[in-house]
Amino acid sequence: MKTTRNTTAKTAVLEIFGKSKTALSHTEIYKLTADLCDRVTVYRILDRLVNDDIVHKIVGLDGTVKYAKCHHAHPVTIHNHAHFSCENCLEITCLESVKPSYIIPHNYKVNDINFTLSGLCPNCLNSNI
Amino acid sequence: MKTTRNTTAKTAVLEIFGKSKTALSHTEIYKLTADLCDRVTVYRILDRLVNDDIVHKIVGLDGTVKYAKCHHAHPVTIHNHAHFSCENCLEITCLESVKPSYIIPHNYKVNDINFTLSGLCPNCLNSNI
DNA sequence: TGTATATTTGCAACAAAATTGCATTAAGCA
DNA sequence: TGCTTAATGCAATTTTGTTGCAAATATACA
Ligand SMILES: [Mn+2]
Ligand SMILES: [Mn+2]
Ligand SMILES: [Zn+2]
Ligand SMILES: [Zn+2]
Repeated sequence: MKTTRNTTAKTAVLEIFGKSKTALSHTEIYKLTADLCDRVTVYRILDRLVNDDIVHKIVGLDGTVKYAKCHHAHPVTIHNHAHFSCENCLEITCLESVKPSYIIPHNYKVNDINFTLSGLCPNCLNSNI
Repeated sequence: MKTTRNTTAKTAVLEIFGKSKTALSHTEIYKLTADLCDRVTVYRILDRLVNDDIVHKIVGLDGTVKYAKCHHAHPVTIHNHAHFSCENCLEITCLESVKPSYIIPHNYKVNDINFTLSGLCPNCLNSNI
């Protein structure tokens, strides 16, 4: 297998993930790197991190793609926890404790799950009364 | 409320949905209309159909947006059934009978959900052995 | 059946997001 | 320290979706 290298840009991106409590889009991450590297490089770093299962990709109800660092015990292939996408503040957060249960016909083979809930997050729910 | 009109383009799009067993992207639909109308018109027709709850929007694991005609009893606000996204043939299908159950912390207000499973569909599972 | 009117459309321009090719740089290992 | 190959920068391109406005047309109604 191809080895993946620890570059300055990759380290910076990982540090950004470490500091963020919510999932981040490519554009948000790129802005936070503050011209450390090219836009394209950020795309490629994210691809690698997803491939290496260090980061997972989350798709909001509107199709917006965000990324978050995995917090679970490491080699996990299936990220079967829920994500919450707030309609008001637009933040996406992992709800690692929320796992959907479901029954699927036997003739399907499931490799991955995307379970995203949208609505109002606790913050926005409070301040919007 | 504003009434929505039955135009030739809209009728054509609905017919396309009627014939398709899987969810379709804007581009796929546009190609199937065979130059009956403009690209922008297809976008606007889809918007209207989604608004009128005749069609629902599905976001695949990779962020690709597709549309499918609703088969449930009509006025439903929350499309809480699962969708299956095949990694091989890239088709997305509604699994209307599959509904996830989950427990979410009380301080969240859920308005909509997206539950997409990905892997191999029955067709690809069979032919790939 | 004609007419008014609000909806829908085409077109062109724009904007954002993502991808590709290729020459150059630099990480990691012997 | 030098070699190999992964990673990067940059420019060009593609894909996807949006907007404004004038022209077309579906529908209600006289
Ligand atoms: Mn997560
Ligand atoms: Mn469906
Ligand atoms: Zn919020
Ligand atoms: Zn398939």
